[in-house]
Amino acid sequence: MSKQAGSEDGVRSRRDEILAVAAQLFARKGYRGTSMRDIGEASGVLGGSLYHHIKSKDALFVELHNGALDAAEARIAAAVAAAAGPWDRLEAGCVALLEVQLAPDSLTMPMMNDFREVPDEVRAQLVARRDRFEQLFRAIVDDLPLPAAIDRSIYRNLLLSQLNAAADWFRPGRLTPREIAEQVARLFRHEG
Amino acid sequence: MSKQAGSEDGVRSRRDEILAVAAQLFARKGYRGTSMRDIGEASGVLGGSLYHHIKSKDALFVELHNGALDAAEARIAAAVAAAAGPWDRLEAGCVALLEVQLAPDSLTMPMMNDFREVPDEVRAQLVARRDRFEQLFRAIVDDLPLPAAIDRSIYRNLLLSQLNAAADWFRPGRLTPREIAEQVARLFRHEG
DNA sequence: CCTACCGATCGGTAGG
DNA sequence: CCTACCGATCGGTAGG
Repeated sequence: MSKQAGSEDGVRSRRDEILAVAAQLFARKGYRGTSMRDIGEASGVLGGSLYHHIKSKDALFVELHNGALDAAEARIAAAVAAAAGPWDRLEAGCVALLEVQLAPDSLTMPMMNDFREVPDEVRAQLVARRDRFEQLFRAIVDDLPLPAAIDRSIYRNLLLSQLNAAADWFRPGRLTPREIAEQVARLFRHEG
Repeated sequence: MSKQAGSEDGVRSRRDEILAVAAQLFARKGYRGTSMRDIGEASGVLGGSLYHHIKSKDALFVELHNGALDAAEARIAAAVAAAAGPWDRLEAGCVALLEVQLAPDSLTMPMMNDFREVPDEVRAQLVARRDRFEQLFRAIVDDLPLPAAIDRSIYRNLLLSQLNAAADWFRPGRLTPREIAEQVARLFRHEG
């Protein structure tokens, strides 16, 4: 039993190491900018050897992308559930999302931005997962007492693209992710 | 004279045709997703033949990117100059930018989003040109009578990423670019 | 996990 | 503008 468990743990952690390395490379250099040989080199292995652990580059990317969204979703849902009123839930959601996205070694959001770099079949899977993720914010926005002149669909798209784009201009050392999120929530606060 | 002019026009228009074709491909498929052979095929020519008209793929991309920003900048500056108050200038800038960016065959903005796909030396040139472009909005934002609690640097970054990301979720047939821009301007209107 | 390799594709060039 | 090719790199595989 200990032998089997040890062996399983060994295999699992090696695979997880490779996945973690791959996620960082994808997040930094994009799908097309990261070769299997790059991932191999960063894992101390030749590119071809990775195929003992994964099926294909595409499957690897999808697995990492969806796993990152699973984690982000769980954390955001918990933060939102802990908040009271509709505007507080909005702010809690913004803070949680930006803290996930702007964490020093964040893998989540950089991967959501290169849908165009990815093969068509892969893109379809990523879009489907992302759409499910965005339902979380749809629920928050639907509860907001917004002025009638504001289109909720546009509002939601603007909010999400806001939060997703922050990684492009964020620089550590100035405002914290929480402070930026509070600014976003303030900007999006328009009482009816 | 007519012979020389005719020859120059012929060379120029052929080159311009190729540039237009390349811009569309880059905008749709990104820098890495567009090969010189793709551009050749869409121009009715083999990939290698393009090098009679251009120096390199990198130089081609930079030329297209900067040309698109030149055009966008001129149009936006004119629209902004025609507006009266600070909030009207903000709205005019948003409308002009989104109308450029969301035009059916827009080339401008899709090219601003794949900085990560591009070689380092190219990226430096694109970033420099984009920074100059964004000064236009810095001037607009600096004139706004915003509440003291709002950070103008964050505000400007949020506004620009908003406008740049719209191309990702915009679908023709629903709201027009102008209507979306008006929603953005409304959302960003917070009087001090 | 490596050696050794595959077919495909890339940006670019020589020479006409 | 084409033919013909270069060296490099890609994702992936066979066989050990």
